[in-house]
Amino acid sequence: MTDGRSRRREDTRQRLFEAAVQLIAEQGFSATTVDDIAARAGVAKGTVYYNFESKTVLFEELLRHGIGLLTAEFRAAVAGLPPREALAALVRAELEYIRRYRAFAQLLLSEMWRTNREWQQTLRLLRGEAIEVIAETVRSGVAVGDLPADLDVRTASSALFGVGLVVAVDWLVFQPDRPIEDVEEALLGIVRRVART
Amino acid sequence: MTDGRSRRREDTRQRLFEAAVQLIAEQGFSATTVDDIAARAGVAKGTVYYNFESKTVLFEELLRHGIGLLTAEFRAAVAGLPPREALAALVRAELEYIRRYRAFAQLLLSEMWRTNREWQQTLRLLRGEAIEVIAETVRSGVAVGDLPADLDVRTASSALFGVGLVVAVDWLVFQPDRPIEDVEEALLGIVRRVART
DNA sequence: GTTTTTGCACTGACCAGTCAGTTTAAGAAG
DNA sequence: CTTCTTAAACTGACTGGTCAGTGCAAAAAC
Repeated sequence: MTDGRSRRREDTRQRLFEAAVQLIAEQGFSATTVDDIAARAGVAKGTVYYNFESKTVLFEELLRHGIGLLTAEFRAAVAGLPPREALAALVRAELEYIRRYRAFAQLLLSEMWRTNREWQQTLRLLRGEAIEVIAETVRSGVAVGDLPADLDVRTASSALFGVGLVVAVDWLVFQPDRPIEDVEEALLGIVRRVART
Repeated sequence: MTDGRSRRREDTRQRLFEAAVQLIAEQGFSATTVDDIAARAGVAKGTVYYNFESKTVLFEELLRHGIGLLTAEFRAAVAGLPPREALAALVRAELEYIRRYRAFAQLLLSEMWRTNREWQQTLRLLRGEAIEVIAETVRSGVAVGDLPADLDVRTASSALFGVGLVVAVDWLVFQPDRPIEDVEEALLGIVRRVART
């Protein structure tokens, strides 16, 4: 009921989010304990439960927060650009986001396609919102003739979203020595080829 | 050789693999209990431990088995084909594989990019073998001039591997009503565009 | 003086792994 | 064909440990 949340409390919640996202990205939701999260956040266990109803709720709010941010960045990236450029901007925005919130991206990649988990419904909805931004861009690009007419909007959108995630996380996990600019350049090259009319 | 005893044991192991792959795909490794696996396989818990050293070993053998199969299909798919056609064959092989072993593909997508797990080393190695088949094809295609010269081999290979997984699993999880042929056609269209010199 | 955090003991459910005992396949002996 | 023997395969109750979540008094922050 006490929704007049103080700055201090907001700080604590933020620290808990950060601790949780790192641990869950590394180990997965089930393997991560509430004690671990509290310890990494430098906070007592009771504080976790003072700030969140349960471990699951903490995770759901984390998902909402993280994907909300991504969707917002997608929206900002495409604003006012013609479709072809908007597409490149989306790729850059996605990589930039993943670079900034690498642990969250890793977590997303691992939990996105799971079934039979409590939070699946939440995740499905959020995914839809993020992909819709991509789909709108592709759709209008095809309509205007700025993108190839035979491009399948649904597949292309989920492919674009997915390929960014996979390539970037793959880079983080398996080729961390490689500069991100390389990866970005290579990926943009591929996307540009697909976008060619 | 075809001793009734060892055949029985092989059957049991197979049933355990199938039960484990389904459950782990749905819930993840940590959230899946050995009791669940035993129950779904229609076998007592002790039998799991009679056939496998531990839950982790069961999972590692599962990974080896599953990715070994995928690598073999990749090899068979590209055999004797010129690079451009080999690339299309790889996409088809990957989708066909995912259609046949959908739960395993889902599991792979979820566990592939995790860090800090006991089996990470195993997975890394196996992933390398599968992607190497793709990389060889791309590399020789670029060398022969059959694929665009500016294509980055490492990124393109992991992107191709990843995009297949993502698009196919995405289809399985979020658009199961859609015919696979659609998805395959759309994906092939995209890959063909990338392959154009 | 109200909100937030701490520290810590406690509970009850759950779960990986064990082990003493039972069943089964397959062959040997009668 | 029937009975006996053996080893492999399987069973399921049990153990020791872990972990989500609770309760609460005292302290710190605002």
